[in-house]
Amino acid sequence: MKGIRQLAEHLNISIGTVSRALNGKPDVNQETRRRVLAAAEELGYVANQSGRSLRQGETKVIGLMIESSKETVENADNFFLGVTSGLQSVFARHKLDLLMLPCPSDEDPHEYLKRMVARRIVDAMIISDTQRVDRRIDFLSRAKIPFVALGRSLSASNFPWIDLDFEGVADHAVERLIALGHRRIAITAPSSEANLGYLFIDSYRRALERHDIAFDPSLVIRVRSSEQGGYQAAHELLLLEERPTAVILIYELMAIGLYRRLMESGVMPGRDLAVIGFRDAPRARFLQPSLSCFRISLYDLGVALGRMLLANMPAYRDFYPGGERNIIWPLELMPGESDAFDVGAMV
Amino acid sequence: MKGIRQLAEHLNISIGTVSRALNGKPDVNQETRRRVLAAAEELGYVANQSGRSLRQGETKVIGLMIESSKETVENADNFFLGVTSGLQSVFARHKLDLLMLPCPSDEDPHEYLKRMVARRIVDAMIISDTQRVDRRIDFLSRAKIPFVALGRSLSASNFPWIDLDFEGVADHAVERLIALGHRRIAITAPSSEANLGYLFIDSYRRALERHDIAFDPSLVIRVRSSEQGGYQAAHELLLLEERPTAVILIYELMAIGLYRRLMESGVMPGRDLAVIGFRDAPRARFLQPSLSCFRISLYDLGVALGRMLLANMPAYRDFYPGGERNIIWPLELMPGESDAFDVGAMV
DNA sequence: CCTACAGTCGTAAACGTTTACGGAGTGCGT
DNA sequence: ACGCACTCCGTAAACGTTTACGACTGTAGG
Repeated sequence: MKGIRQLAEHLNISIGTVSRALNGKPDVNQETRRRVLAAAEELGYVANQSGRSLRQGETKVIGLMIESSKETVENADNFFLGVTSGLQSVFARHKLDLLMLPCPSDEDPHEYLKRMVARRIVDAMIISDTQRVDRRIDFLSRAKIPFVALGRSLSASNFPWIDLDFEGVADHAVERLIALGHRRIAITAPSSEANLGYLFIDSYRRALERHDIAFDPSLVIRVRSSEQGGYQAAHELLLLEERPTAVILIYELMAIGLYRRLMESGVMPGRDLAVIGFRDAPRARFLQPSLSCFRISLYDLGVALGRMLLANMPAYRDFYPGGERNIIWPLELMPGESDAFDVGAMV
Repeated sequence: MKGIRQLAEHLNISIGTVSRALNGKPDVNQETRRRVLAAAEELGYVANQSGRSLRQGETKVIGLMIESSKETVENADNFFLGVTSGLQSVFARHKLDLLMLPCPSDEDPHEYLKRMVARRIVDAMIISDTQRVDRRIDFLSRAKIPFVALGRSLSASNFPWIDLDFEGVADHAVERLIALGHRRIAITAPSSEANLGYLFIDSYRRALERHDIAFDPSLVIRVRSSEQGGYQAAHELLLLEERPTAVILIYELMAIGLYRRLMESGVMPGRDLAVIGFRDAPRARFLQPSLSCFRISLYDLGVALGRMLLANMPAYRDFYPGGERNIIWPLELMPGESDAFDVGAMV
């Protein structure tokens, strides 16, 4: 089966009618449409997307750009897959498909994006891992490609994005720990300066100062957000002259390494040191002791992302009226055993 | 910037020459080519992929189909991202790009694949998670779409695939445990009957019988390959009338749940029960006690996959002569603490 | 009988490329 | 002066669709 032309010949019908029949256009006879659909099914014909999108100027495909830096590969979890399922549930309603574009680690994400967009393989884009200044945002804005970003950026003032509520998490975590009697609370921060992790620290600092606890820079531990990073963080933590009684992790996977290093020194998490994590709970729950963790509903996040994107596409705008242009995504605390003790009884 | 036509007008050159200049064809003047490239850069022109691939019948894009079943999302790790980087390193040499096609969990993978292939958005396909009988394999073969599979299948006798060495791992694990004095060895198996996990069990059984140990079906624990599954496995294990002294996990993530459940009952992994895992080591190393685990080099696996695929594509065949059509991918044991004791001293 | 109209369908142009083909110009040897 | 080879470039067809337009029926209303 080559193309619509062969299908038309096989049916002794004009090519235009076949196209109309397949695309559900009104001006075609019931019987004719039936025959066309049957023949297409039988011969396994489906329209060539190149021809179609050349003519119509759209591809019905949405791209989700993900980056495969060493950091990302190390930390890989179900984040993108979870979001993906939410996205697809929205897109499916409009017969849109989702494609993941993994940017090679040795290529500039901006160049990669340009190449992919230029190919017109997607109608719109979801970018993730936005940096403090991110050229992709200006590029997409100028090129008038509909997009949403998963992550804030300072690059442009007004573009659609959803970001996790770093600040709320840090704030909530500090408040909780203080309520449990902690005064000396450590926190981990991303080692790279590029992204917006500093919001996490800022919020942590403000929460402390609200309770008249001085901010101590030595309690901010900059390590990679991985198991290794967690191990490293615990190591540095144990070296501090005045050891903190609690630590807030920016990524829950770090807990595995952290636990290990602590136990190597006979320090028991959840008894000698309170630990509280961030980003995802399922894995955390199976640690021993289980990790108190702020949890994201990945599916819902995907749904929100999808809606926000479609609200920015002329063809679908009407389906999603009045949505916000930016969302700070809330997280929910799942209490575990890792911080369930009163520090007052300790010292 | 609309198309090549505008670019040509802007330069007062014919559209054909512009195309030739951009594509590095020989019959174009040095100076002309320079001007064209400069103008293209300046005006930000890049060829529309729809038009191009319509004309040439190829897209320079390779698709990697991944499935987002509940199981996959739960177990998400760095497997695909790791493989991806290896793939891209091969593809980059030929200016090919990689696209990930996430099949929605509520859609039949076969239908999804057909739709994507029909769109001619990719030139070739890598499929994963192959089932015991997998219609995608017949479809791709018949449609003459170059492809490789990540995983064996019984569907067709002769198609290119790479699969992990289940059998070698089970064999090696049993041998190792027996050498340490274990006689009663449990093993986990995938709960779904669909894929080829039974090879794992078969090999386990053969290794046991080689040492005159009778195969005991009650030692084969069918649970999901997740943290939850690990928890469940430990639970069932503890209920056995005659408790095994070792257990082999088919997926290393299970260890987290398994450890937890064991510790809840005061059973210490690595002292009261030997544990040995499969698939990936980095995470396993940070458990406490660290998990003995068979490790995969994901990057190398990706490279091998990419090469095998290109060897099956006419345009690239010559670059990769004489490769094998099937590979059983070996895994390497990374010894940890979880099985580093002699059971002889125990009982 | 003429006209209007609804229901179908065929025709052909357009989308943006690449590329086979041939033509114009130049330089060279005879 | 002529033929020839070579370099460079323009023309136009082709890829597979979709869709605006008009043509052809048959029917109903005047």
